[in-house]
Amino acid sequence: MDRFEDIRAAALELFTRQGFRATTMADIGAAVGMRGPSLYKHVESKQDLLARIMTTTMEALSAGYRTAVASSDDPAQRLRRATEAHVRYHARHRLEAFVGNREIRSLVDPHRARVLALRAEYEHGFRELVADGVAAGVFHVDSVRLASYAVLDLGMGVSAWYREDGELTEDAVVWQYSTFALRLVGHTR
Amino acid sequence: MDRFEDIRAAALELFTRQGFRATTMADIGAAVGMRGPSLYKHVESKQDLLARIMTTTMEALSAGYRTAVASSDDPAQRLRRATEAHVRYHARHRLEAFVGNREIRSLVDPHRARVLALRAEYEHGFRELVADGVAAGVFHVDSVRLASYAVLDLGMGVSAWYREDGELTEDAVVWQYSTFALRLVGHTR
DNA sequence: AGTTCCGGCTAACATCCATTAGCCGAGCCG
DNA sequence: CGGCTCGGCTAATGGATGTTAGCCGGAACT
Repeated sequence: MDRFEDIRAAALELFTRQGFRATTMADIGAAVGMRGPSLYKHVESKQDLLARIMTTTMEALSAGYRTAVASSDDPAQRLRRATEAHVRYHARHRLEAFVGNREIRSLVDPHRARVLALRAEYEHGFRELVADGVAAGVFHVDSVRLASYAVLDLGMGVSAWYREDGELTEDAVVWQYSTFALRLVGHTR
Repeated sequence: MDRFEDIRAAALELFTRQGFRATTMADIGAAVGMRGPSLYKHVESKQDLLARIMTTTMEALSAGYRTAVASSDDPAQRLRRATEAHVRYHARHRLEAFVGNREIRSLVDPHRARVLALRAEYEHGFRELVADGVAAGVFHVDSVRLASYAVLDLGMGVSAWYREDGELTEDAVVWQYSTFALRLVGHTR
């Protein structure tokens, strides 16, 4: 019915498997049963397709972060919740997250700057969470920046190898990874 | 003097910044002061340039792993040493490591299969290290596979953000990240 | 029934790119 | 000195690709 959504999904799948530049409009068309040029009846451009994927992804991550942080005042609890949201998104929307991390270079400048800004803000949020825990004396790390990078990197990894039909459920991955995050920052309960 | 090495280095830099497909032979040529076609006096093909980068990278990582593992019998010590080697390589050779992780899709099939095999073996090694620690009762994780992925993912992150002229020295990053790895697997000393 | 418009299609355009062919100056070898 | 080889260059090749233009069948509305 909704041709646009079909196209977006097909493009996402192909961008993930082959990369943005290696995916042709003809490929995307074939995946939804039409020729390349016909796509332009539904879509503005290949670049626009990528831009939509990347901005909605970053906005979804940011929204998840805000909800997680608002749910508690305890630093450890907040970091766990934020990491859960982070990892859950990377598992549930692994294609979006994968492309979002990998194809910033392919994004052209109005959108690119916007996505980079969103991402910087997102990273900053995690750094603050770690810093709060250190200030409260419940986390112990040498470098706050390093630790927050490490936590974020865990999520990126998930989007690379997670499979819905794998042996581990989404909840299991989310739980273990958020445990990893707390261990990593030296949380003492 | 050694034109080939200059070209390799320039290609590596460009592959990192723009991606393999977005980098043209003319770009690489310009970076070493010649036109695109002239490169073929020194290099077999663009694909070959990538293949050399990726295979030498995987072989260097594997060699580092073997040395690290041979250095001790204690599971915790072995995991720390292996992670140190892993992270150190990703910091010291961040361009190689970055391209190595990101451009497998651009590698064509004789080399691609080879690199994937090397990588699978490498991952398997880390899984074993974690499994040994669990068996010895010094590590505590729900899923060995998940924990070893997490440790490996930490390294990949390093190659994305590490800068030689940053505020953190290579040794500092290596030390903290290997500490993260041990905390992550629930090492009880 | 006639008309409109949606959503396909093919053809054409304008690039861009890896690679090959063939030329040529300069330094080295005999 | 004369030729050979090295390593550059330009031109050409062969193909791919994003996008635009314009056609056309059929469904839907009046």
